[in-house]
Amino acid sequence: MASMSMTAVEQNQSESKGGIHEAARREKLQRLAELGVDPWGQRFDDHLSIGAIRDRAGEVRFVNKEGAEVELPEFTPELDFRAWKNEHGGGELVGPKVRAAGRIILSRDTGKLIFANIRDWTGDIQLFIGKNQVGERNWDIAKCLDLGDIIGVDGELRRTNTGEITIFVEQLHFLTKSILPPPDKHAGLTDPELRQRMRYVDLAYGEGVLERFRQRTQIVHSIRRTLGEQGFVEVEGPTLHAIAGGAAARPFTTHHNALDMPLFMRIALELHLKRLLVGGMERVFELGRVYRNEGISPRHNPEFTMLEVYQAYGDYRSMMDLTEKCICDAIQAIGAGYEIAFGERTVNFTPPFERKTYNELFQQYTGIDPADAPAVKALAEKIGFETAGKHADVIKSEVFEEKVEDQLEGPIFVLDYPATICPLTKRSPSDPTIAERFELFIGGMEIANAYTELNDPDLQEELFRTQLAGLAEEESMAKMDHDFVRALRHGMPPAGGLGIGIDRLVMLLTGSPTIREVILFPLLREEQP
RNA sequence: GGGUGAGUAGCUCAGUGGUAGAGCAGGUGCCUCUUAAGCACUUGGCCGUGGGUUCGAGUCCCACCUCGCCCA
Repeated sequence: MASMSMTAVEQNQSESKGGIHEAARREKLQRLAELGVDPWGQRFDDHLSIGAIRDRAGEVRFVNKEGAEVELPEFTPELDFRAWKNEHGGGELVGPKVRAAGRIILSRDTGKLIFANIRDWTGDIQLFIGKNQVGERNWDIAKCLDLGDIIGVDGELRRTNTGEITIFVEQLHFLTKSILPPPDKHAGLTDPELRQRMRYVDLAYGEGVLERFRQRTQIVHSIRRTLGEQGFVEVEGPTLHAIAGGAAARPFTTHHNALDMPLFMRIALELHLKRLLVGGMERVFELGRVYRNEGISPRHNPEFTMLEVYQAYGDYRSMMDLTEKCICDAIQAIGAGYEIAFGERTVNFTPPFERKTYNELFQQYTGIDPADAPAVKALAEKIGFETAGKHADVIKSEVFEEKVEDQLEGPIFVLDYPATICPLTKRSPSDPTIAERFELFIGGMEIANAYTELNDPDLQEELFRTQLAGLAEEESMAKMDHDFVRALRHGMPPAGGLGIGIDRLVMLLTGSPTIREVILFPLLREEQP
């Protein structure tokens, strides 16, 4: 609707942006109108997807002049198909009649014959538009075609002399004019800013972009299906929170006018899902957007998609099996193998994923006994960390992040964290210094995080208070969630809880190096006028 | 936030202080089996913005804007 409020000056500026290219296209728009063709098209029924049409290539037959069918040769660059036809008694290819629709992405005009390639979201296919074959009117329309235009065609599916599967067009249906020129036909858009700002262009012309986002959808769908099969129900919690809890992150603030109430965009799904456990939803999950008012990086977008799952009567180990199943099913859903390239490394997702304790890994990667506090402290100081006044486990955790996490090619479940750095997690019954928690690392990234959930309301309240007391002034917007504690007092069953960063998982499974490659519209600074 | 690189035609990019360039796209002409089609001619520019140095700046200096990468 913004265009409707444009001033005349702005209108002129936006028109001049396209320059001569836009002018040339508008001229063709005019010519189409003069031909009585609506350049904005109408409903176009009963076409097959280009992928489905390509699947019918096997129906193309060669019939020689005696009317006998001859088996086609294999088309190779060396084959002279014209000569082959003569050797086999002359004749013609015949194929099924097909109807297709798509965007013109390439075109080769050889005078009275145009080869064009159209694309839909299942693939590309070549069109053969011959002046003598399509008739005058279709030819007039064809002369108004530009790269980027969207057309429908009826024709016969055959092969050209070079073997390229091709629709030999009989009827041309003009569906939509593209007034702005497409990006470079080979390179596409390369400037990351332009690709994100004009994602429509990136999707339409970028190699593999559409496919990557379809894979994202397939992954998300697969996760929902896997969880559904295990008896989990999906819910939709509030995204506007009076208290932004469930994680340590800065929230976005907003305001409700009628209630005159400050509100926060949610930073996590946890506290409402646990309330549902109290209410008897024994297996519950939410897969949705959370918002964190923090920096932007190749691995961070201010709004991102989280999965959180809670299972009554389970613990963190139940969540480990579930995580593995969700990921392996998702890999199958996108038709990938268990070995997936990510950057310069290859990740092998063949289950079962490795499982090691925090302390084992610490020992393995630092060569130091994690229980030997002075040695851990010495190593931390050697790395350059400030250690004064810090708890031994905090120092250990810093060393772990520095020396171990990046090394974890994974997939690997890191389990049993020091209890002191996971205050909101249940202790191990056999060892109170251990928190029942795992994190899943893949390709050096933290992908999933799970706990045996704390359900002691008094302990929870105390920990909330401790946590709030430790917060800096600027984060004083954090508040005690009394209602959540009240919910726990009504009794939350022992449970396992799991969080998976969906964007990061999609990055891994699609081999995308940045989060922006898997988010359709990542947050960008406002465009300069 | 710090460091660092980039920003030149619609797109992809050259241009190392002396007339603003190429390929693709666009326009005109030729071409009915091309596929990065080809050939000929041709249109198209606030060189991110603002200051400065200089006889002269796309180029050197400063600031700012936007994006990328590394770090926090």
